[in-house]
Amino acid sequence: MGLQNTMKALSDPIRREILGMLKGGRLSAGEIGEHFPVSGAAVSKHLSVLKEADLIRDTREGKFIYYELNASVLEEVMLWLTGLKGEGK
Amino acid sequence: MGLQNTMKALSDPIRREILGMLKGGRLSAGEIGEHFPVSGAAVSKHLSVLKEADLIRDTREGKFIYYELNASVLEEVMLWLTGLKGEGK
DNA sequence: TCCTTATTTAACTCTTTGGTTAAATATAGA
DNA sequence: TCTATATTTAACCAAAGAGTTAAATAAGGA
Repeated sequence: MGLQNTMKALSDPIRREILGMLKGGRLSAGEIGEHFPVSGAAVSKHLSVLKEADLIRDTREGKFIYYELNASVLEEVMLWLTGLKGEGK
Repeated sequence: MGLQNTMKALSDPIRREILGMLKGGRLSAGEIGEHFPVSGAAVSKHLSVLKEADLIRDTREGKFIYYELNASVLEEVMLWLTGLKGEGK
């Protein structure tokens, strides 16, 4: 994956909000979709972008697919940011 | 400004690399442009996106325009990221 | 098996993005 | 003033993004 995938995934407000929602625990695709004024298909695509970036993981459970946050990937972003702020000039 | 502008600006690899270059001190548009295999016009547009997001500041000095990093804006991103990692569930 | 629900995938549209070249602007110097 | 240099802006183009609706897939239950 890498930083590029991560940053691209984080550049969309809906995707960032999805991550925020998942901070509170796992949610099904449907539960996530209810919070946004777009179609389920659109949300599904956002989820696949986040999954591609490994920012979320999914588990099928019967009829539902549950998504959960994988915050470990954010470490790389944090490192890049602190590198930019610190060790200045 | 806001997080959205910042994240959008950070989503492009050339723009991130420009910020990395500026970590070492101010550089003119031309000096920045030399490091990338794209036209000066393209670099100029990247610079204007970064400036729009207030991630860089510019100062004209004679024939040259110098750009410098404004890392303070990154604080908001850091906060958002730590919020996502910490205070979990 | 058939029907309903949950979710994704396909096909398509519209907008945004990142690049190009050419023209415009700003400044220094002969 | 004329010319050369530094940089941006304008006009354009192709590719990527994000949305839509409709069809496909997956699973549960009558």
